[in-house]
Amino acid sequence: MQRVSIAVQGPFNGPLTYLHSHKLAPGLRCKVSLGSRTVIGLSVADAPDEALDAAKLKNVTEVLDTAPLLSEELLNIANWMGRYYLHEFSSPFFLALPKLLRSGKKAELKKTRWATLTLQGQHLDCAQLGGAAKQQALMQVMQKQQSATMRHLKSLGFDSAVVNALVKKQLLNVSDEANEESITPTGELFESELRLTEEQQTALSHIKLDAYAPCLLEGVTGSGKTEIYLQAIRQCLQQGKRALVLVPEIGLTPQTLARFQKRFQDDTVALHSGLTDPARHQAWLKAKLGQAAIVIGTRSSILTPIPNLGLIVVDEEHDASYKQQDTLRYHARDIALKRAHDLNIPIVLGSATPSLESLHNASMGRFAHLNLANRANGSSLPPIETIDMRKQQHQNGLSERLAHRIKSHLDDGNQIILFLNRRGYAPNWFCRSCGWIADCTFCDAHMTYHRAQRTNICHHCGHRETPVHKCPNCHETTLEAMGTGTERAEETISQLFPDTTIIRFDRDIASTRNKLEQQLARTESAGPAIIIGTQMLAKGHHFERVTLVGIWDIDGGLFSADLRARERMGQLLTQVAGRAGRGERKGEVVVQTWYPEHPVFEPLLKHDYRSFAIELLEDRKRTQLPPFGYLAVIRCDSAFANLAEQRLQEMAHYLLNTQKVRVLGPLPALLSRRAGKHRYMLLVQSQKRSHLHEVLTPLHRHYPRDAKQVSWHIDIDPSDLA
DNA sequence: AGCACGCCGACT
DNA sequence: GTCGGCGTGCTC
Repeated sequence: MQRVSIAVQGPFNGPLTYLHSHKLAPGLRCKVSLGSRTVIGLSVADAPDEALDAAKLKNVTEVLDTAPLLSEELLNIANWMGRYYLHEFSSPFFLALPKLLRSGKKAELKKTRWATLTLQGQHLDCAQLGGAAKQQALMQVMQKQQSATMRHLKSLGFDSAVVNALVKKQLLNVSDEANEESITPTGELFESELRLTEEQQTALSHIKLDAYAPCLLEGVTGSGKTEIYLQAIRQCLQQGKRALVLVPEIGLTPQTLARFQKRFQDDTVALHSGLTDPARHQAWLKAKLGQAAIVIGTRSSILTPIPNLGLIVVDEEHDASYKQQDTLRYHARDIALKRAHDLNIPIVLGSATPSLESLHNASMGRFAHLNLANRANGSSLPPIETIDMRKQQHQNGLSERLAHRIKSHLDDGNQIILFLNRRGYAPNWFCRSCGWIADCTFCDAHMTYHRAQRTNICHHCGHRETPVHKCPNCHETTLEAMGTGTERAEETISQLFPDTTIIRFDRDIASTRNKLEQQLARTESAGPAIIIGTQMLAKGHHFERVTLVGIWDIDGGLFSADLRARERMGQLLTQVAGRAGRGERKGEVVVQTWYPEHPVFEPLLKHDYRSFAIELLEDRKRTQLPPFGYLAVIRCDSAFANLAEQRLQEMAHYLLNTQKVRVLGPLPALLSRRAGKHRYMLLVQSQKRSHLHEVLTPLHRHYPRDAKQVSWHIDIDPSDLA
């Protein structure tokens, strides 16, 4: 019997050791017993533990795969991820597998069902089918094509009932055909490429396809980054290699996907949260077996196995959705860089508003820096102006000036975007007599009033309450909604423009993927219209007819204590502003603010994101924050504030003794109580990345994970301090 | 993570 | 008497 190492889900720092008749190749799923149950594990390359008593080891119950599901390259990355992000050993391995494979389903592609004409069918005169119009139509198609896949027939509007009826009449045969052969990418195009501007041409020529070559493609909104990706991918496919494209969570809309499919058709496979489990299983297998030349997907797709991968693209690389915010807190862009490095292949990071990390990497010469300063269709970037709210009459935060602008753009037959990063009706339920504000029972936060549901909802824990109508503090009945969210903005706008189409985009409206698509379709088919929404609007949708972007409220980003609030605010402003005037007609952007003299506005109003970022980078340098130092945050929560704080205090002592890191805290988290738990954090900073891990790895192993009444976790390279 | 074991209160 | 509440601890 041989010892084998198996990764099993559980709080283990490494693989578990089992016995099997022979060594196992890494990457195979196995059934193994663990305690009283049988679980699915994955064989890994780690040397098995020889110190364990052989008599106490259990046998592998069953090996489920004949070929490894994950390549050595991916197994190495998964192994590295667990150590880097200080997480249990197995989770990155299982993150790489779709759910159905994790639960033991066979790693087999569905067979393709083919319908073929029988001899009898070939000679049939369709008129003999009499009144069965659907059957007649299908026979006409089949007599032309001889055979067709069921999927193809379905797309033509023939469901299986029609086919089955003809099978009964012995006119058609249906058979399954296994379909495991990989395709060789050719780069065949199904539409012609757009002509590149000189700028685009230069950028494209700098993307070298033969070695690790990270490049940051910084291009203003509408500058045609996607066309560069498409052409770089075509070149990659022509070399017989495959490509992986990462897009932000909400960015993977039908619009984006359609763009790739139109050019490369069936060579494209999409992986996103909207897929059903079986669909995801199939898509993953197609990628793994090399049947997809291009895999396009969201965060977790970075771990998709793709044979002969030759190029990685990370679109909107600054986007926050690339960082996972719970459990294994990895950053997909960073994993993408590592994967490209390990495979020695090029990687393109694209954005109109690159992250400070990437800009810094570019300025240090680690990334090539490619620039697109102009829009591809020659349209100019819209002028941006501020409206000083202190000097304006306003209704629920909508200034007279902005209202006039809206009217004039509507009169010209255009569409308008109003951006307001706050959903619900109003962010406060408040007493006009004494100033009392309704707070969440479980969080250190105000309740948001949702008028459609006549309910106060906490946006941090989901707690709902019926709004009180008598003040619990002063007993007056002077309670009302204060402030404006998208729901109230919609109401205000519909009163001012009663005959105009208003389309709202926020999490309450577009709760499902389908609804989001419906709203997008409505926008496309509408005439003059006002689109009101949250940051959802900033993400990659192309609104052809929008000429005015009004930013209702952005001041929150000016004063937040969060590490990245300023950076986010600048990115959001720039991205939203970029939605204006992308088509034929000229656009303009109007920003309402109570602080027009705030220094951040100066570069942003000139579309000078770069200067804005350089200023922030100087701040980061002064404070030794990323990317000028390495940061981890340890968060701790407990029903009892003192327990959480004490636990972090112990850790702070331990860390300070090592003299390798700077420690700040324990501090209450920005949201100091959430869902009934008090939350504290400890900031750990170091000059050397290795120092961070040298102290945090032992700390992570030393302290119990879910000790009595206290839970805690480490977040490496945190994206925010919330 | 899941599951068993164990040590306390409220039911037939 | 025992059913089941969930705190505690272990799984190769």
